[in-house]
Amino acid sequence: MVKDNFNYSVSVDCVIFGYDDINLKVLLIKRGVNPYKEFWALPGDLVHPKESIEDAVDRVLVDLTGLGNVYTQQVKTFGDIGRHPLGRVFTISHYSLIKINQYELSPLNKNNSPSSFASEAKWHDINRIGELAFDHNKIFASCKAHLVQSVQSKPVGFELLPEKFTLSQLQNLYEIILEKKFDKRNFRKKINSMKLLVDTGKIQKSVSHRPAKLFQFNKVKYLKLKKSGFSFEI
Amino acid sequence: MVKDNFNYSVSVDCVIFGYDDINLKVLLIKRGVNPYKEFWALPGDLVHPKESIEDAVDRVLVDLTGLGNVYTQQVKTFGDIGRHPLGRVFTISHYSLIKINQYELSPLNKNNSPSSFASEAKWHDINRIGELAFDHNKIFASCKAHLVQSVQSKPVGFELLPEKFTLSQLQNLYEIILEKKFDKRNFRKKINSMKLLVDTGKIQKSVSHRPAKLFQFNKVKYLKLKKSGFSFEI
DNA sequence: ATAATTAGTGTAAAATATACATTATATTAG
DNA sequence: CTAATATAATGTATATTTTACACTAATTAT
Repeated sequence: MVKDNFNYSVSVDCVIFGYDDINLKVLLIKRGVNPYKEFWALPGDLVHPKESIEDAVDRVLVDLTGLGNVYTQQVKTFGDIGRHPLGRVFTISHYSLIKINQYELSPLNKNNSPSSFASEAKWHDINRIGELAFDHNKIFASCKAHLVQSVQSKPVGFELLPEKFTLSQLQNLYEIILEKKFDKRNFRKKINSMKLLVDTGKIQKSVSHRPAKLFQFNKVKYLKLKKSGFSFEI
Repeated sequence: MVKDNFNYSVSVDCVIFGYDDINLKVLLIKRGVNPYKEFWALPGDLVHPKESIEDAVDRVLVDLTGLGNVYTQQVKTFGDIGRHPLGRVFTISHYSLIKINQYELSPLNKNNSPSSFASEAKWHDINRIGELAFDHNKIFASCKAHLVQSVQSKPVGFELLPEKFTLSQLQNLYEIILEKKFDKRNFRKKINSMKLLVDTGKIQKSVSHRPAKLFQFNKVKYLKLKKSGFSFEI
């Protein structure tokens, strides 16, 4: 292997999902530079020489959202020959799940950071994203499909909810992601049978109807159960 | 993005699974060159400049096994800083499933081909692989875990069986991959209820016991059913 | 006080999963 | 050619899980 073989570039791209109690959203940036200036795109950046893939993803997330400790999952690597006009750039796609109310649209960083490509960042309804830069529509579709699979076999949905949430919020989240309706009593029966939620003793405030109980996901208990063969299924 | 950003190399690595009616095997090569000379390793090669990721995988498979049209699935990309001694090499891992009786140990190609790294290629029992080159143990574990998930939700197990197979072969394959036993009648009931196998009318030859019927997987029917919402589950 | 809105709850029926043992058919050995 | 050996093929009863379905409770707004 000679020096000639080191001609490629590698980036990470992030499909950052959020949930606003009504719809599933994805955080996109509007590119302020060429190529694809003015196109909406997935946030991402080149992997730096002294940085792992995971570190690059974390950097993109912190830079754009200010959030650390975000649930992230590598999905698929895209490397078609013509996908980037400036050369052979492979991109390792990921999805991240964030609690949308923790996210605050922070002023975009302009210097030498992932957001430096961006003139704007905005949540988009996942069913209303138009033509994106590069092959980002394909990447988005791939990550969305991966999320749909994951929420059914891993308790990752909770990453999209506030720490304390109601059972109706949880049900609505699943209905939105899986694009199907659940029966309220049966849904609760199933959730309840897993015994992974703890009743916080608190209730919703300032809603103009009967307030719902607030629950919390018991991650420690889940990890123990998983070790002894339990599998989360919705 | 300046020329300076094009300093990386990208390879594909393949975990090639085969099934010999008794155990699950993986095809490894013994490296004939440094680094990791004499170590067993996953077959793989750099992605060439004018080649897609998928084409690179196909090239590795054809070169090593002579087989085209092999079921292949991208799994995960590994790119830790120190994973390759000669520079920053990202590797996109895949697993492939082959019908082991179609594979014939062909003489290893020596010139400018994926097998040119190899002095030997051999099937290894998946529970008896030692220390592999690079981070290949980690890659293998990742692909094995992916396979275990996949066989339970997609009819990929058939890729490991001869075109015509017995129900006992199928059951044994699942028992080996999932490391658990199934009840014969219940297993057959489940398989039968999916109506995806066709009785070929043929039976096993030259076995010293009652010969079993030979079945075939009806892929066309599966694809139709899948479109209308059916999901394969074992 | 009443209307509006969402929360919370149980049961019966249907479907699915599980546990389990005997007969059938081929080859091989004596 | 008879018996021994080995695996193939098959059904039923029970337990478990999933499904379908409707009313009462608690809060706010008018």
